[in-house]
Amino acid sequence: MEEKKMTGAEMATRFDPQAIESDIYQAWEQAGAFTAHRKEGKKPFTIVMPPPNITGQLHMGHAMDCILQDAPIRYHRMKGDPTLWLPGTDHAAIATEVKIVDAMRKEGLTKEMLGREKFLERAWDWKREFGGRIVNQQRRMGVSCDWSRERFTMDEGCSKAVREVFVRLYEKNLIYRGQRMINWCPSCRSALSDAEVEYREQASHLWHIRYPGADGGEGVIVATTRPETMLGDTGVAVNPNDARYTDLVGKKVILPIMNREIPVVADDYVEMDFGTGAVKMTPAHDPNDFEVAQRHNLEIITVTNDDGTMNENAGAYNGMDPLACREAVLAELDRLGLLVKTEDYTHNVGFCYRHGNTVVEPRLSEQWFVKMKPLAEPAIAAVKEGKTKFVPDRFSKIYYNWMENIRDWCISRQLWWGHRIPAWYCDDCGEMTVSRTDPTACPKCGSVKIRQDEDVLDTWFSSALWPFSTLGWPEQTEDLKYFYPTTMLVTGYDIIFFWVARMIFSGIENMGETPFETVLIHGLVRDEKGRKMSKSLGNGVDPLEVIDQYGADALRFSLVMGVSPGNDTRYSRDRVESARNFANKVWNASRFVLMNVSEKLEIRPEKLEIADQWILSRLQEAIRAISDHMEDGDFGLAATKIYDFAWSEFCDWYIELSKARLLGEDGESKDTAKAVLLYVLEALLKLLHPFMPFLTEQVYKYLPGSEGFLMLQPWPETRDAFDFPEEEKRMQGVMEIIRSIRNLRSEMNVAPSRRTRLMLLPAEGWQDALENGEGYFKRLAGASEVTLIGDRAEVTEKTVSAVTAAGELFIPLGDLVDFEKEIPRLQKELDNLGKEMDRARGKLNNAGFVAKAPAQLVEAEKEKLAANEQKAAALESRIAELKESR
RNA sequence: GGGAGCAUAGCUCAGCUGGGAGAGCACUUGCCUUACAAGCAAGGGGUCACAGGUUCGAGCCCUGUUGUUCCCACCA
Repeated sequence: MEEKKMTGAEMATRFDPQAIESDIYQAWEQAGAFTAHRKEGKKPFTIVMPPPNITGQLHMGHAMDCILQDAPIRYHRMKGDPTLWLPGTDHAAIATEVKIVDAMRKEGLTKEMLGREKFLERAWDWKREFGGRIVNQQRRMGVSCDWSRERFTMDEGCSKAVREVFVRLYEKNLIYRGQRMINWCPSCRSALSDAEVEYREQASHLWHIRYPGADGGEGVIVATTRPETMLGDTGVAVNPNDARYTDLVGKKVILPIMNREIPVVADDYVEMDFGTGAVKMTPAHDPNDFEVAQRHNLEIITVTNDDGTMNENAGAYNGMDPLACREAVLAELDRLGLLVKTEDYTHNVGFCYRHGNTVVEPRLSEQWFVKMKPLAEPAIAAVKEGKTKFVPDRFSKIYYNWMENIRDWCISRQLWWGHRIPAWYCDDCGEMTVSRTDPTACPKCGSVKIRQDEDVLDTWFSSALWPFSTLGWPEQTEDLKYFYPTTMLVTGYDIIFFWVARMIFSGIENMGETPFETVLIHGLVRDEKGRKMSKSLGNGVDPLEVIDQYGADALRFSLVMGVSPGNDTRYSRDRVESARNFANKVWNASRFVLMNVSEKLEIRPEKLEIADQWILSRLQEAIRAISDHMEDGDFGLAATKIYDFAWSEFCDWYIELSKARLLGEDGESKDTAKAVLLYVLEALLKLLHPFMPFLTEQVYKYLPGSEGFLMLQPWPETRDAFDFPEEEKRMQGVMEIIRSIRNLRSEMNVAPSRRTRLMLLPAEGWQDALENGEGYFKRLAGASEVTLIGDRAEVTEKTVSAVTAAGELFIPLGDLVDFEKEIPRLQKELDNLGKEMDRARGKLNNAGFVAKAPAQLVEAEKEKLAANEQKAAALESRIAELKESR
């Protein structure tokens, strides 16, 4: 920041993000600009960053996450709030382990070959490499998070928190171990939680199979979508009210192939009108069958191995792949004449969310679970009471729906990468010990032959603690006391169940308070065709490549502008280009200002001209609107507002209006314009900073009078002295005249280089404004000289004309003027005006409207009507005169 | 089976507590007007899915219909 300030003339004609981004980021970081500072007595603004998985690299969803957090963080920092954005990464147990195992396979290695310890070393190497890569990618996006507080879900502190929570919940009987039906992924060779299973529709068949009676009778026909599981069947169930089967209940049928006698039981679970009304029971491989088996004491036979292949209980099919087994079983049944029917059937099949092609099978298994009901109830209440608010609100319904129907959470995973379950088993007495510290001997029998549970915890168990584990819990640190509960959580709707819900109940359970006030939910970034970006489709867009090409500011802006909260958005190159163009526009506007303004000038209110008052007044409005939108989390609206203000008002109008004065002779007017240009530009840079931090920071360095970082400057405030509602209207009148002239010239094909005289007949009360506007008409509307007239009769030449609220205008265009065209043109104007007046009269004649509409609105309607009547009268006279003179 | 979102200009989408339909891109016309051609000016283009209802007034609120996307549940 010590460098000499660059002048506008020295600035490049195009904004070059590559040239500045890394320097600026480094400067911020080195200066400690991101570091949060506690200020007792002041309410902090805190966000904990959803920790990206260390599985690979960032995608567009992360870029979205980043900007939607960085924008409010930068806004609040500028507002002067003690602001903390806490970053970190997630070990992502399954996802990472899958990646590492894949990488190892290429070297011909397996986990078993390495052993647990060596494998974990490798995993930590992976963490260092990819974790580092990810945070550097985040830096490229310009995130202003406090790297000094960066955390990792498996670092010492977070691990301690995990252990503490596990033990606490165990001691409260909210964590238990037991044989339950779980989702088993044969590729992970691990259990999964319900949330980790994705269901997809699959075209398949419903096979009808006869199970002959043990007494030699016909037996029963069952229908199934998974014939291979019949090898583990231990019964057949029918509905107790099903007359077709009353005789069979209590008897036995013969399970084909296995030739096992199995009972027929009656249970309400069976629907009479589906399939054959008789259901084969495979208690070890179907959750419903398991429940029926419990009620009727059916045997439980597991027929698959951990890897999904058939096991020794499958008899001749031992070792077979399940699909091959299915074919073989069907062939055998067919041969036996027991396959009575094959129907086409579409049903949902569960797949592993990490191995998209692996079918998850329900399986009976010994696992660890969190008892959810007692945790869910206060978590539901907290949201109902508004302690945590979902934005948009509709996502709270999704949350309730899930929480209200929640089942116990299976938290053990048969993996190595993760937090190992702190339970030990004694080989001598069988005692299980769950402990905060590693035991060296069995507390019950004193034996040293104890071994720790092999399993690790679901990765979401640790992320559930993120809002407080990262702040130091279970220690009562100063950070924890000051920053918890956090202010806002920003994340996609796809992890409400996985993460948000679990953070809420974990926060309540362990901290006694919900972890954040607001959950800001955003949508997914899809590809240009609206498809989800995915590896398999190969349609992912790498945010880093976009940054390389267009700059971080452009990417950031393109992800917020025109996006509404909670809705999905499509990535589109057009949008990024348009954002890049906007960045360039702001760069060039700044360049223009800096070419003309080389010192800091104070605005002298008594010297302000109408154009100054107009832009200052518009700025006031922009500050109000943008600040409100930032507060509400409506970043899309905030971005649109700043875009429009900067481009359509400041650049298109004020800068253009200022040129006449900057080039003119009037020194005071010139200085006032300079002061206003600088003032508005500086405010503009600040308003834009949360979205385009690099560009704005860079330009700020050049501003006369600037000191330090823009990111640490105060957010713009409105000033009562700068509201000019009346002057705004005046200026708009002048602008309307300019637009009318341009319109006329364009319509008449007047060459832009051709300058024409302009005669103005001011409407009542507009004399001064039009007199003062002379320079603007010359500069912006091609006028060579401007004459104010007092009566239409003063127009003696052939002119084209238009009527505006501020007055009538006449342009002598000599031969270009054709009355035969001019009259219908004006007539058309008049007709449009007539329609407009009819509409207004209709409203004003409506008693209901006048009585019930806000008085302000009625008044505005009356004013418009009066102005239009005036315009119409002028048009009518003009037309009449033209008709007469031809 | 339950729930939610979406349906607005050729395309992609905004549209705050109901008060005269917007942007970007694309298109037409004319401009290198010395901040910017990544630009400037002017212009064309919409029964706001459909049908009812509430209201003085509906793109916005209510009901229903159609289409579409997604989430949850999982009758084998």
